[in-house]
Formats: sequence, C-alpha cells, structure tokens
Amino acid sequence: MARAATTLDAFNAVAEPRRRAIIDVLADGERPVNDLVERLGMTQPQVSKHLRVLREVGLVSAHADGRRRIYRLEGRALRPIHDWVKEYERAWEERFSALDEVLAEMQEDEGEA
Amino acid sequence: MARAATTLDAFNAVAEPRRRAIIDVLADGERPVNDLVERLGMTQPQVSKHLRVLREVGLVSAHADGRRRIYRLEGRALRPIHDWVKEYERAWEERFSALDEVLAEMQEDEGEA
DNA sequence: TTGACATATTCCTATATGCGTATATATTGG
DNA sequence: CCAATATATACGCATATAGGAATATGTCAA
Repeated sequence: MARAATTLDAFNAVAEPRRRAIIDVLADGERPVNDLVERLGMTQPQVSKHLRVLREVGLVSAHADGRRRIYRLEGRALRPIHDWVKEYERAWEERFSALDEVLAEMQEDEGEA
Repeated sequence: MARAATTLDAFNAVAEPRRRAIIDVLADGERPVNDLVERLGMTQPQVSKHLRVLREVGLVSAHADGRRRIYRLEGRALRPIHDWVKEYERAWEERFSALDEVLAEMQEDEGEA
C-alpha cells in the first residue's frame, strides 16, 4: 500500500508546504491563479494542481471571472485539524499547572453534564 | 519528485490516521508498544514503524523499562500545527461573521456614547 | 475567425510510502 | 547458556506522489 491520497482529507492535503502557502495567501482574500503564481513563485501548472487537491478536499472553491478563475479559501474545512490538535493545546501551555488542569477538567465535566 | 517525507515535520507525520490514533492513545499516558498493538489492533511491526516516524519528528519519546520500551507523547511538537490552523478558526465560528462584527462594534460604540 | 491570454490536464520519472512477512536485536528468568 | 518475551529492522511490492514540459481547453478582443 502506498501513502494515503493527498485528496483523502484536509490532513493529507495540508501536509504539503506549498499548499499551506497557497492557503495562507488566500486567507487575505480571493485571488485568480496567476496572482498565486506570481506571489508564490511557483509554476502555473503546479499551482493549478495544488489547487485541484485543495478543491477536492473542500479547502478552496472557485468561480469563473471571464477567463480567470477566482479561488477562495473555505477555511471551515480546516476544522477537523483544529479540533483534533486543540486537544493537545495544554501540552505546551505551561500555565496549566497540575491544579489548573484539575479545575479545568471539573469545569468541563460540569459543562457536559 | 515524490511527496515530502513523513518524517519531514509534524504535518506530514500526522497526516496518517494510524499515527493520529497512536497519539490519541498516548494522550492518556505513556504505554509500551504492545499496549498500542492490542489497543489499536495493528501488527507490532506497523506500530513500531509508525512510532519511529513519530519519534523522528519529536512527537513521541521512549525510554526503556526492562525489555519493554515505554512511549510517551510529546504534545508540544503539535504546536506548529495548532498555531497554523488557529489562524483560521474564525472561519467556522460564525459568530465572528463580518456582519456580526460590524453589529458588535456598533453596539459597543453606542454603549460608549 | 484569429490570436492572445488564463487555466487545466496529460505524460513522464524518481521517490517514499504503508503493509505483510520474516528476521534481527535486546532483555529477562531459569 | 537457553528459551521466551518485547521491540526494531529488512525486504518486497503496489501505489500515489510533486515537479517539469508540453499541450489541451476556454474565453476575450478586434
């Protein structure tokens, strides 16, 4: 078996640094392909191919504007990643002392009840 | 060129679902390899190989305990992922929609007036 | 229609993968 | 030392990749 497809989910799509770079640029607003090409210094086919992957996992959407295609970030597709990794946030937030952790958990339990 | 190495960074290491599963189990506390094997229903070599990848990106550490090796989660290696994805959090928190933001600001201004 | 522009797709190749199976490398108990 | 246990590594395989180059598709302008 080979590695999972990049188009399997956001985790795989986003593992590629160039695709994260594209996402970061699109975070400032929608852009045509050529803008990304210039801004990122990658070749046009590469950008188009990366955009295809991002489209297939729902991370970007596109609409036509004349002969151009405007790409827009669909940030909510990043949510599964955020939700998963957030669980581990306290691992590096040392302000969560042992006591704080207990208190936080107690509050969480209350919230769930 | 092929895909980036899974050991390149946490993004790539974590793209594999089985490795996330290992991380999720280790979140409850350190465990020897065999525990992971039983708990996750994967073969022992597979677990060892996934652990190797996780070790190489600093996501887990290991120490010997007799003939066993106890693996521990190093959650702070997930921080780059968290930091990156957190930037996009408001994309799905609809309470931060553009309109809501404007309305909230107007109300704040009224209150101050 | 023709040509220029914008984007997508195809073909090629080297490469790293994840899994299975088999085997190597500790470490312990007797 | 030997056998048993625990883990790591090696080998073979099918597969999907990222990049480059070339080309196809689509759209506008005159």
